[in-house]
Amino acid sequence: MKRIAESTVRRLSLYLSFLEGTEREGLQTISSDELAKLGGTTSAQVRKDLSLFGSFGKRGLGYSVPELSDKLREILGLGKEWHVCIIGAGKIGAALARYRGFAERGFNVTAVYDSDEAKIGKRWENLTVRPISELERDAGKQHFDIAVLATPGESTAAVVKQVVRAGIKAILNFAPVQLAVPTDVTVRNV
Amino acid sequence: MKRIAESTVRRLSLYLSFLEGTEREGLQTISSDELAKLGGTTSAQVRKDLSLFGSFGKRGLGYSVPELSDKLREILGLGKEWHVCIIGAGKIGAALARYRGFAERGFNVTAVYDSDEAKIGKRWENLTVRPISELERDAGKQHFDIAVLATPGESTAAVVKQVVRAGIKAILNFAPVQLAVPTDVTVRNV
DNA sequence: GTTAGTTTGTGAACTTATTCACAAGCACCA
DNA sequence: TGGTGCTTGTGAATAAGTTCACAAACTAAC
Repeated sequence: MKRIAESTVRRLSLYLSFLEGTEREGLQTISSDELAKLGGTTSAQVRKDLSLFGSFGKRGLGYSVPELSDKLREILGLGKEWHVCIIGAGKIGAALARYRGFAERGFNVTAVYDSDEAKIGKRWENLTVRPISELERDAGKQHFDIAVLATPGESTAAVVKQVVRAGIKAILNFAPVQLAVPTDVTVRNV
Repeated sequence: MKRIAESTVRRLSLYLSFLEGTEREGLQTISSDELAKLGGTTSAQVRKDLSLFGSFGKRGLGYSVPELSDKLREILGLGKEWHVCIIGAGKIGAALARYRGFAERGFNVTAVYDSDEAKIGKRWENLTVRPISELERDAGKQHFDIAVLATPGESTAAVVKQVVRAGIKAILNFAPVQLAVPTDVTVRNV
């Protein structure tokens, strides 16, 4: 499957929010042109964006609102449950673990790691902070879809190596440094 | 002056934050390559971005950190004071008026407007909510660089007309609708 | 069933953004 | 002064993203 541009993804999630509004109004179908007007783009753009993933519309009629919503949620990975580990039990890590919006979008934090002896063993909500040295072993037992890096800049490079070795393929990076990873690992900086 | 891409602006402000870090470390010069590594891009990209605004570097040597920082701040419009009015004295408007980061970046909120009789006349920090009908007249007396729209979706279209008529050339739009404006007015949706 | 009126899906054209590649400028040294 | 090693600035080449334009598919009306 080919790479999808970030701008496309942004638009798709915009379309989804419009569809949810349309759905509430009880409309059953919507045309690419209506969707384009709502999103401040063109109908050709809308159709191109959607056509990257398949043909969801009916010619002469438009798109079925509930059907397209479902497709978009699937494409955007909403509705799916993700297993996430947070690495770095400092302030940012704590804030993320508490953040409700995270769980609402299907991101389940199932483990927290740190390298600092003082933090290891502490209880966090319903989790216990574990030593980062155990990450690789743990990942053999439970699958992590995403690792969230909430480490201070200096220690990040070492941490990334361990995350990669643990076979985790997606990293959400809150550290203020650029990460070097193999090409099969995806990084998103925030 | 030609149009600058949004992605370029994002990178420039990223460069600036790296330069500020470098400045704190006491380094005097930096090369496009070092800047690129920090920002996760390429040296050619860095040079191209900067060359859109002039030649700030010295061949064989790199860029002077303090000098380039200053140039970037100037390009990004930081350091300049902006006169801003908020339109819509509801929850979002109130949050924005209180938000400190706004003032820190040189955005001075100098007036608040609403169309709701119940809200007009209320005091807000050191401002009084004024009727939107007075916007055009007020704009003749004091200059507004930016209008921040924090109105509910339905009333936004009417408000935009008044903003345009008042001669305000930049709109920061928090309303969940697409704005139609003349080409000499810039809109940024958030 | 035929016609008129829509709207999709998609190659092709076009536009914008990024990367390449190299001459030109500068510092330093002998 | 001339040579060496770096690094910028920038046209040209490439890649990525957007818009155009139209055949094909569908509905509805007669």
